Amino acid sequence: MRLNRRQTKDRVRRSAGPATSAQLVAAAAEVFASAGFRGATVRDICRQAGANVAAVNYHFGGKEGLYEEVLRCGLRQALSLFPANRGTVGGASVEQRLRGFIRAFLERFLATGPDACHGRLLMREMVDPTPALDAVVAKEIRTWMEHLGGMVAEVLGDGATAAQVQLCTASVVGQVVFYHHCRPVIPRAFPGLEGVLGDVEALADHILRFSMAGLRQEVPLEKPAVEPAPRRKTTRGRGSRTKQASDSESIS
Amino acid sequence: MRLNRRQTKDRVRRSAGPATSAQLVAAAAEVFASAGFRGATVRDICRQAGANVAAVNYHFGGKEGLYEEVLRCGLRQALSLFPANRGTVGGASVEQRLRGFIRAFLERFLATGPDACHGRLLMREMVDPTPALDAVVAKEIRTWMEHLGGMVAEVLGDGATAAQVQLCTASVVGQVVFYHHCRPVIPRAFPGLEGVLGDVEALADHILRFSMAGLRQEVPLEKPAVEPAPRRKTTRGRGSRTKQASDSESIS
DNA sequence: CGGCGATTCAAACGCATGTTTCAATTGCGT
DNA sequence: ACGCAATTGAAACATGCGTTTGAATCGCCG
Repeated sequence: MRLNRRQTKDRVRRSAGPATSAQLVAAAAEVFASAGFRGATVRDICRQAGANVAAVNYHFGGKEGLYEEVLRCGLRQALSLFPANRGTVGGASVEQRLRGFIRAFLERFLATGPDACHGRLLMREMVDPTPALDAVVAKEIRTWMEHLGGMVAEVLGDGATAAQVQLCTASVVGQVVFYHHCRPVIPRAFPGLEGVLGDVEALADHILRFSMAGLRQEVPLEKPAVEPAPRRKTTRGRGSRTKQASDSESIS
Repeated sequence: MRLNRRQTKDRVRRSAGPATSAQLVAAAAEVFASAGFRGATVRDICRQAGANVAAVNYHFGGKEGLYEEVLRCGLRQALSLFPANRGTVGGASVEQRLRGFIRAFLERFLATGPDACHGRLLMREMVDPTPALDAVVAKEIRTWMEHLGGMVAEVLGDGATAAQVQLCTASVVGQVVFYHHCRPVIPRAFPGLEGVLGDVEALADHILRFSMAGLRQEVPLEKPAVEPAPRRKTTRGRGSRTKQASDSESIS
């Protein structure tokens, strides 16, 4: 059987199709992302992969094993699609880096096509976790959040308490993940937002503006801690989207 | 059978226990709120209600019927627990009313005990809807959001476009629902927030401050549209929580 | 070519679930 | 006390699920 990987030299693929195991992972990514771990059925995955139901147990030891493989594999891809320096190049301002982060975060699950699967799976793990959360995904989420928390702390300055930083980080994250977790209610309660769902730039712009104001308000008195930062009408005119330097990373 | 309600005069309850149908609804509220509609099992509900498995089909025609009854019943209760004028009394400022709204919104699902069931069910319907969303709950959510949207528009002033209002409304809602939808990741990525989870007042204060700054930033130039609103250090000193007038409603 | 491990396949298994069945019980009206 | 509809109860049913099984197939390697 196949449960001990690499026990043979993993000979070159049988000519015909690509490895069924790879097709299983690909199909599973989409099905899991759409229906969630519990909602997805291995029969559905196998149908979509053109494989036999027994295949998932043969190759991955079960539904859960396949799921973890999908997560691991998606993580690898996401690391190249949305690289670690997802902010911008070197000496960008906090605001620029923050915008890059928000944009990449949004793209992770709003992107069309299979690239968004991993992001959507992460989002799903946030809402109702599976055993794979702590096994595979928690570390990634924590890293992600610490990155954001660092930027938030930078804006807040040294006077901010840890609790303040986390509250503000949560406020930013909340605004972003809203567009995944509340997607079903957007057509029903926010019909005006259906259009922007495809416009990640506009979304990122709004969340950045809204958040920067929220963050700056938090610092005790004067001195915004970094950059003199004119009160309003900062570097970027309202609404005139500026894709500036944040294009060092792209999505597929 | 019982499917045509009221076909008899609904005689007074059999002396002993309260109507099993009522106990079913109560138990189901908690089980559904904890496990979701799909995750909950009627066997589990019936065990917790001390009833026979057949009872739910007899009284409600099935799991889905019971679920809808739980939603309807919870809606009635929530209307009295978190009344329509959930902001404050008459002529409160937008900021005060907004704070009241945020606080009530948070309490709806963060409250301890059975009072939070309905709120948690609403939150769950947002993330993955059941057929009951459009049948029962969508209208309630829409009303809720329109109420918030009105306040947001009030802060933004007449110059704001509908899209702007909805983006900002989404930003506020996102911050609030974060504390439900992302609850599982809070211990893992926001350990500093575990404490505040019980302190709805502190949460509401932060979200209000953060959001007011975000909203004010959105208005084109000068004139915050309502109230002269001093730039910083407004009516409420940072951190000194002021429960002010927003106590006209309470949560059991 | 023949053997042999890796892989695929259809079928079936075991289990949990929502639902149904039908007999037993209950409590009220007469 | 009786009758009768409402309700309860234990058991069975039907379905969909993840998984297992064992035979059939494939493709390399000696």
